[in-house]
Amino acid sequence: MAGVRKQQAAQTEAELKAAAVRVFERIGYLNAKITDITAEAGRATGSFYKHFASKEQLLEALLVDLLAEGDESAAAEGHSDDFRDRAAVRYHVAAYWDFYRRHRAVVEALRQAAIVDEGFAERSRQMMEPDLAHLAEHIAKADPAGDPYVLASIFATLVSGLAEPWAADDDAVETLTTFIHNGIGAGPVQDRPR
Amino acid sequence: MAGVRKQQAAQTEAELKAAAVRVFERIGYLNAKITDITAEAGRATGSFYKHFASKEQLLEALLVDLLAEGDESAAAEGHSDDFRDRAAVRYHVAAYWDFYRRHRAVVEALRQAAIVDEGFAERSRQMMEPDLAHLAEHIAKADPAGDPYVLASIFATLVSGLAEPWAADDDAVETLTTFIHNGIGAGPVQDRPR
DNA sequence: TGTACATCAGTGAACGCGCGTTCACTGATGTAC
DNA sequence: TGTACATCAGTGAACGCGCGTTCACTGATGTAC
Repeated sequence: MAGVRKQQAAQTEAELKAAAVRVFERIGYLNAKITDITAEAGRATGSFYKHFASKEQLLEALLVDLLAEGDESAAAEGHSDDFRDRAAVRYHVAAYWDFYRRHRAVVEALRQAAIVDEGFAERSRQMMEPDLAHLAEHIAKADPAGDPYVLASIFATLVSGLAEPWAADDDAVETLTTFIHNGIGAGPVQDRPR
Repeated sequence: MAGVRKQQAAQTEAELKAAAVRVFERIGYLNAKITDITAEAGRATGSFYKHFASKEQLLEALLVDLLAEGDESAAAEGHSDDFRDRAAVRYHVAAYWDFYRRHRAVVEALRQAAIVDEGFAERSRQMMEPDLAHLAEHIAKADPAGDPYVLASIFATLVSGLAEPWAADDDAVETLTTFIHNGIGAGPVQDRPR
């Protein structure tokens, strides 16, 4: 009566997604075969195609999930917005850092997919764009030593480039915050000859 | 009489390498098929295997060429070595920047190979290691705001991460130099009254 | 210097493996009456 | 509430494509005498 069938289907779909994430963590998106994912989920090969048209579509679905959560945490913002403030920088570094850590597998999967597939490269740029604009805004307020948008992409490069290898490093956020805060070379008020 | 045969073989091998680099530039290492490379070189498919056992071995050969040149330029060093000096930082940023620009295709190929093949990941780390140590040494002299080795890997992440997308940007070296110079947060003499 | 044979770079069609994708089948859930 | 039929998630063997790799062949270069 009550859509047991639908419920079960949704359940296996979720299990396939979760299994995929685990497989990506273990061997990476590009190395992952469909059968690796179904095996990890304890299902038959054919099962995969009842839920996703291809590995690309699966990743696409995971990205949609990711964005859904990303929007939530973005809404919860109420932070200082002037990057002259070390605290404001720290807040943003920590936010992105946590995001990357929690979603390492999917973010890394997107990065890998983007290398091989121009569609995902474009997708990746589009997903980054609002964040870069947001960061650039904050940076602009600090009267920085260079173009805010350019500095924002330095910020993004650093956090995304180091989140993966430094995942285990507890000081990472502090180190990065200090580096970026100094690096921006904020104008008068407090910094430089602090 | 005079090894015409050997010479011709060396010639085609060089042409295959050059063609491979062009193909990598165009579609990337992971997307490159053997036939793409031989077609680009204007040779038959089978020809490839007279010179390289596989695509991996070809990349390996390109890396050996790369290291050979890298050693030359490293030998030509006679630069200031204290990263308190903006000039010293700039010198190093420019050196790495040029290296990445000139060898974009091969460096990027290694990066791609490292994603899919743990052997190349290890190779990549080994190739980076001496540079990181070298940078860390310079940074240490500046009495920096953090662990020199960690700051060195920030340096490397920034230059290698941005060389690709910013290849066309003429201000890139200056922007990066400023950011890194500030970011390091050098000790007494001029910066931060630490 | 010439002849006969050996070697080897280069060729491209053919082979075969890995893996994505399909498909006929099963059994459980849903629907109609 | 029960029966008969329809639907659909799940299965896993089979199919077939893409592409790396091989191999028999060719013709030019090298060697022996």
